[in-house]
Amino acid sequence: MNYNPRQDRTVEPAAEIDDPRGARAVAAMKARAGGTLHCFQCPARTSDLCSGLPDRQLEDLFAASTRLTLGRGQTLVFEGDPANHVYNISRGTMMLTRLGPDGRRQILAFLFRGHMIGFTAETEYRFNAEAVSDVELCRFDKAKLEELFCQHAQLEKQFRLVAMKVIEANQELIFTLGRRSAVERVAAFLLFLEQTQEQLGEAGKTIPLPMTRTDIADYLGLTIETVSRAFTKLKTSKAIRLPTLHSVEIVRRDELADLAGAA
Amino acid sequence: MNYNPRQDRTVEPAAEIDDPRGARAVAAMKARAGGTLHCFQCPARTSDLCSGLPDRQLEDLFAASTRLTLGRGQTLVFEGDPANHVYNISRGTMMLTRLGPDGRRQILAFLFRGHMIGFTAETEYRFNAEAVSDVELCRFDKAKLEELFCQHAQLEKQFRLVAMKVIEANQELIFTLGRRSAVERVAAFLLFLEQTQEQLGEAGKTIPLPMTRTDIADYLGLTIETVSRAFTKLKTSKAIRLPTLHSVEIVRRDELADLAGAA
DNA sequence: CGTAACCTTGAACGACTTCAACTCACGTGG
DNA sequence: CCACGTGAGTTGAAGTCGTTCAAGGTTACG
Repeated sequence: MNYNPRQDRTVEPAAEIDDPRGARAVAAMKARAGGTLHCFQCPARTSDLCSGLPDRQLEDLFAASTRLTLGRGQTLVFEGDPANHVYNISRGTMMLTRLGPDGRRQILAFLFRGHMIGFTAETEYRFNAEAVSDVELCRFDKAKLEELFCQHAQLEKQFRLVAMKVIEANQELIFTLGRRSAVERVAAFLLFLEQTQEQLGEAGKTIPLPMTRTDIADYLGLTIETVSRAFTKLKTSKAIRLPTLHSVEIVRRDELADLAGAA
Repeated sequence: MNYNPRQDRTVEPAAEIDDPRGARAVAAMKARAGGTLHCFQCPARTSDLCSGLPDRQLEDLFAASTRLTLGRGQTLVFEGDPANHVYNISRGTMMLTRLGPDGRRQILAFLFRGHMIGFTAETEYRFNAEAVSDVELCRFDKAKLEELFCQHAQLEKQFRLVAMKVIEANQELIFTLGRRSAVERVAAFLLFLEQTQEQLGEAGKTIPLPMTRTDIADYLGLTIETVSRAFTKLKTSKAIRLPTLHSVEIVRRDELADLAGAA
């Protein structure tokens, strides 16, 4: 059932992306009006990590950060890379993936503006991080961030909150993968996306679906065909509409919620 | 595919268990030779949270803690309970579960000596915590622990490490549920148990299986029958032996590892 | 406008579930 | 001491849901 041997994993080297002075990163910074973007103007200013910080601490945080951009499909970190940096997403969508030895892929998380990538206890990353859409990130040196944690207790507390939220999101996914049927998984996924949109303060009737059907399948532990059929079913039952391939409109939330189960 | 409507969820009220001055907790403390057990003698002294702490901080930690015991099958916290306490397991095995509205159960984690329960960002627990075996715990007042975090930076740092480990364990389970077949899941589970045993410093040829087949099924997103068949298959292929119903011996780790995949 | 990647749909297959019968371990009471 | 009963685990047969394989349709982008 669950084997999805994937041979089509073409991942481009991200060496220069991980280079603080790399051409791409510098270009991205320059490209922004007014040169370097300061934390005060950052779209992720209200993110879990940065919110609730007094200006003084934000200043310190800013001094320790570097901005960079990724094109859709580009890989930010590879499993096995030394875990020297922590990233905060200021625009776009990313995903964390894990590849089995025979190519099976599982997406561990979709991450949006304000979410963090790369804080691990290990010395190496245990996942790949790939851009689902074009992305802007804020990069921190992990060691420097540790220092900041020592200086600003509030920052560390803030981080603990983030970690808790991650754990709760993981548990939700675990329940989905372990105990929900295909249609239920997709229903739950759509509600998750809607909730995410709301939290980003971007309430709107239509929800963007930046990821491909394959990505959704690899997130929900299904195949692309099953995901497609689930979408069709939900569309046919008038629970959702699909204005375009990469956007959904939830027509009857009650039906979705019912399918997903209150859990 | 994945519906496991369970009606047989008889859970006993834990009101008195959650009572610091409750008869059961007091009795448990008295029952211990020499009365109250101090952190210095605690079997979980080397746990993630308590290890690496200077005696002075351990003293403070101790002052904020209460001991209690649970019989196997007893529930420590219910989903929806106010999240006022944090627990550290000093003996035995516990599990975190989530129940769907129609009774489907997913076990989110098995927790062993030294592991922590109940640190959440929410004001209410989002899971049930149940004793798999007889269990001894150390209870902390959450607010008091927060205070301690402020006073002892090392403690907070230690906690961050724990949170990271939890996240990595969750991600491993997510991969298992999303992308491994039934036999692979059981193989991975046995290797996980073995690794846990080692980390507890209780290396031995046979690994205890304190949980029932149903528990394993609800952890791995399978049915009890499928788990049983997987055990039989692994036994038949001579990868494992089952000295008793509740213990395993790994005969050919390479075969298990092969099945589970290096991931 | 054309090509390649992505998505959808259909049909056959297979893995896991469901349903059901049976075995085993263990504890209780006659 | 053993019969009995209960709960847990195993095994078999049939059914279901999701996968696999295959073909056709759509979208995006140069």
